[in-house]
Amino acid sequence: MYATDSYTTSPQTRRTRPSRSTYLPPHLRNTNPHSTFSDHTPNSYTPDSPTHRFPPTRGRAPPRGRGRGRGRGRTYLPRIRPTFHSNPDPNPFEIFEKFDDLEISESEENTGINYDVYDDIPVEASGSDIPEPANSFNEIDLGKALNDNIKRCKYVKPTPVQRYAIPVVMAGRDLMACAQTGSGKTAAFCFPIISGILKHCNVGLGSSVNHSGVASPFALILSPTRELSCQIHEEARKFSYDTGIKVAVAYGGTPITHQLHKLEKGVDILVATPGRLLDMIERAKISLKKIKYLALDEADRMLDMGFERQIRKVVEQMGMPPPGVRQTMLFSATFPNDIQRLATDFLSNYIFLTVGKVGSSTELIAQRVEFVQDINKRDRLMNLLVEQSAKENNGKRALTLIFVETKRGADSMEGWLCRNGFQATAIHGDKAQMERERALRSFKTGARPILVATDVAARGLDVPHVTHVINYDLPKDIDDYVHRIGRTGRAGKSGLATAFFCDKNSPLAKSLVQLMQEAKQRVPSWLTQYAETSASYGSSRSYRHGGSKFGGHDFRNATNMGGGSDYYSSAYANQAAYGEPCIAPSGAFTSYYSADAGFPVASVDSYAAGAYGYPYNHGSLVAGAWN
DNA sequence: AAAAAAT
Repeated sequence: MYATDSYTTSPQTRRTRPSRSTYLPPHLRNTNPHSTFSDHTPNSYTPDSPTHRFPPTRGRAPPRGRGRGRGRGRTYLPRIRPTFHSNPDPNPFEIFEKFDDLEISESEENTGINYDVYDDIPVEASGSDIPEPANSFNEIDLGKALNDNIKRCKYVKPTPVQRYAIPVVMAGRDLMACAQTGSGKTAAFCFPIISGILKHCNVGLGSSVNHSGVASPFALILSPTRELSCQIHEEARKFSYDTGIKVAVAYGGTPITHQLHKLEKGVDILVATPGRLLDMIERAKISLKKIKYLALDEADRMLDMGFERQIRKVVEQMGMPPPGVRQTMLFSATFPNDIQRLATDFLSNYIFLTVGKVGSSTELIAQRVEFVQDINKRDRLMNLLVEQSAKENNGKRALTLIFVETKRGADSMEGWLCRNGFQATAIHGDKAQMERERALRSFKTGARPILVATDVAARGLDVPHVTHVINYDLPKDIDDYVHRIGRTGRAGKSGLATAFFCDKNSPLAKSLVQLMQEAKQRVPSWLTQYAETSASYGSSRSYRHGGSKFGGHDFRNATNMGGGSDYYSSAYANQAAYGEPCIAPSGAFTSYYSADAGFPVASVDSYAAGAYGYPYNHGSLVAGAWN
């Protein structure tokens, strides 16, 4: 099982990358002249002490300090208010309790997780010696402390990702998983990390911080955005409550001092965005030498956002134990080539997991499209919101998310709503991190149940209880639409999405109609007419016939595709079979599923041909339509 | 036009 858990991993078997004159902080230079890795590259992982090596068999849990919960923490500076947390060391479950209060809803479908929907979700696993999936948390030996927290979280049984992923990681294997936000993947990687740390690391004995004040966490979780890091941090804190495990978070946009202060108290699990993490490593505040678990969340988004170099730097050049020594989990909604390369470089003999999203989950979102001209939009919005608040009086507390096109539009909409007596707030990229978080928080807690947002909030954010998404301004790209409406109908709950369609949205008509038909939505006839008469823009999608239910394929299985050695060539084969022109700009083979909402957005072939090929033919026409 | 991330 731990066949690769060896320090004699040959450097030749791993891809060596020229590390071009990257700055190396003094504390990382020449860490170990006897390292099996080349000495002149910064990647000098040092197995400095056998205690950091984890036996394949379970050892006795080391004695650990009891978490003292909210009782301590008098040492922080009360005047520094961390951006994302109004309270530095609260009992993480207090947040939960607030949510319970918020949830006035009496209907069963709106409480907790709708497990019935999850049961329909198919999972495919490939790789060698796949560990058996678990049907219940009890089947998995996670330990009492963690089990207690799972109960506190009111998790009844594992979601499909969890059923498969947790045993894989518990068995010491690496994992590459295709799963969306809302599928329970945070718990899927947190549970085995926490359980593993409790079993194998000396938590609570100051092991995660050394004498010189350098924090050496056992687990690192990387995520693309600050808000996401923050979410994961909060979850991880709930899961590790009263275990003695210390969880910390590092992200930018906020003063580094508070985060550093926290680190000095020791960190077992660090959640971070790449930039701030590198900053801290270079300041010699964090060492990655003891990393046993590495989790990369939403890897495709990180690459989309141009983080590849930074991620590679963190993983390959900062002294982190190599694949096979550490355990790595890679989560991504899609599997384009760059992600596959990442998997090849970061993982060792991994299990490939793909978690399908069946059509029914998209059907949970009722999509409505109304024809509203720009000048009438505010009136119509007002009507919708009034209707909505009438419903709230019947006992349902509903959160409404309104998407607009511009940051300025978001601000003016917020002001207008507030002047008209609605409790609204706004979020967009021009707001300071603090304001963004404050807005999000007041929205989440229901203090301001209306959030006006730009696309900053379209992807990845998991705000529970959003019952209505209004596309006040429709996006130009159907993928963005899919992401936006995916903010509702989360965790298997139903949701409503209303869109205001006007003349200038006509290029979107065709793909919108297709999407709605796919999701078994009633399409208004005027919209169908638009779709037939107007030129389609961007990803005019044609769905895969009988489409794959899954979000990706294990490209290691594709080696027998006519001489091709990877997924890339099989994609071409696919495309040729459909008789599509073979246009293949880099990165075209991206998604079977959109990154988050779980819709089958495009097959590899149609995406390449439709989204990237044809539009060039009528680019001027599109431009003309917009101006 | 907008968005994300280290200062």
